[in-house]
Amino acid sequence: MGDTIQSVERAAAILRLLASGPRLLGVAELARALGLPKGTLHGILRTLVKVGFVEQDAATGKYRLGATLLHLGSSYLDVNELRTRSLNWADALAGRSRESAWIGTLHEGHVLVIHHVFRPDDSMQTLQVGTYLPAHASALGKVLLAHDPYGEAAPPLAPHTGRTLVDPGALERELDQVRARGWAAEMEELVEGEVALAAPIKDPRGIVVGAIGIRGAVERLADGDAPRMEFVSYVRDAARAITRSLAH
Amino acid sequence: MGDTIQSVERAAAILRLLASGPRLLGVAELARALGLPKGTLHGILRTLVKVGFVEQDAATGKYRLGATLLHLGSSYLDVNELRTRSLNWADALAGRSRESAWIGTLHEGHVLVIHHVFRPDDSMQTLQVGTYLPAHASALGKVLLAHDPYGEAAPPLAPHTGRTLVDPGALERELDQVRARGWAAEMEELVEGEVALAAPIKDPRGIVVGAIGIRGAVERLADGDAPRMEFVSYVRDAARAITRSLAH
DNA sequence: TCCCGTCGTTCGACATTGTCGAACCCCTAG
DNA sequence: CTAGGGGTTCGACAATGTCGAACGACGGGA
Repeated sequence: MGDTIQSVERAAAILRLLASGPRLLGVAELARALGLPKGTLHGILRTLVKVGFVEQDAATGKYRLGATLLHLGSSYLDVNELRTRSLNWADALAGRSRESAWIGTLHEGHVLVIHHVFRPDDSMQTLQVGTYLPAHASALGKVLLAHDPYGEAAPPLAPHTGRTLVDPGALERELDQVRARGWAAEMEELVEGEVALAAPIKDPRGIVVGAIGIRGAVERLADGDAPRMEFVSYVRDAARAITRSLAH
Repeated sequence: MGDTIQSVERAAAILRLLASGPRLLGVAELARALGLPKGTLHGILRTLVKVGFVEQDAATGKYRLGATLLHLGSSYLDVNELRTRSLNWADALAGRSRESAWIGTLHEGHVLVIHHVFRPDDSMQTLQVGTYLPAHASALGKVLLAHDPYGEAAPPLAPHTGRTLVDPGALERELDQVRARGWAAEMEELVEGEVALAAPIKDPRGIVVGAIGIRGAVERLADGDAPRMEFVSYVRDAARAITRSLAH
């Protein structure tokens, strides 16, 4: 035995592939992507189907993710201490700012959204919990990158709007600023017309374990090129409150 | 090889145990629960940690679910065709009824919530997507049980309120009624003061693949002991609309 | 302070376990 | 009707994961 169980790793790789797009994948397709024989993959898939992690389309025989994963994912939310501790503060932040509130953590180079409160009095928003935001093009991401202990080799800085920071040097200078002043802003760098603010949440040892912020229309959150400072304080207040409550 | 990969199955069992409660579990604890040697479990856990499905607590060395699962779970939502097709209708149903709207499927004897729209103009609700409702004590569950092809051996009928149906015979009669009239009601059988209504969603072959419904305060949704029929039509309209749209 | 029990972890021999590729059947397209 | 691709099955092989004992660290009780 090396030091890691091959079949389990392969099963995980299959799940990740299935999750990478809404398309159903067939045995042959997966075999090509992973460079494994079809028979091998079939065995793993059969097992994954049995435990409910994968479902097989009755019509085409192709495979997709299974419902059990949805349940496991929502169980993760219960386990995540940062999230459970932050629920009330995120609600309060959304209430004070009257904007949508977000909590995220760094995960595999992206920002994983672990909580999301809709903007008050505004329906028709889709919940983003469990989705990724680009780290370099979101306020949450800037906060997390700025305090990331590993420097987390940045993936290619994909442009999302004309204002997205795509130059590594420019991003680095921005992160310096974030570290210096303790909060981050993202001015229409992810979606035209949207602005986001965020501040770091720290554990008792001072390590940044997450970020909380808000996102909303540029005309409400910004004044010219700069964010409105009242919203910055809302966000920083919330971050400080959560940091304090994490100190047991 | 039997017909299923042992290590993958064991990995899944570990994940399910970790998901069964918010408590962190140690190697020894898992070994006892699964009746396996500690060393074996450690190998699987190490692999699960590597792929991000499990995280190890730095302080205690115990294990909990990992963030990757949250992302996989939310990917499932994108893949689920029933859900993506129903999003707009659920929004519309919540809007017309001014109550929270729910969509669920039967999964391992429970109702798995795959979509949930908050009640309009009412914040401070927590999202229930990915959680289970008891099948025998919810309107969604009654609809799904009534049309379940396998008869799905009912787990023990746990009481939630004084009005929960705990007698298998009574439940069976209720299901007969649901089948006959095409919709289900749940009158304070899960939570005191709350009433729910639901109707079946069918695929092109006529098989029930899910249910949609609403849930709200008894004083709004019911009139004495009976549900208000206007809400019943809202729900049935939505269910029919989705059924129709599933016919491509 | 010491000791004991428990925890997570490591290790190496063993044989169980999963791997692999060819062959199979079914379906669709041409 | 054929050809090609899909998902699936099968059995021999050896690579693979399993197992239990032993290790070091931690922590609570006396």
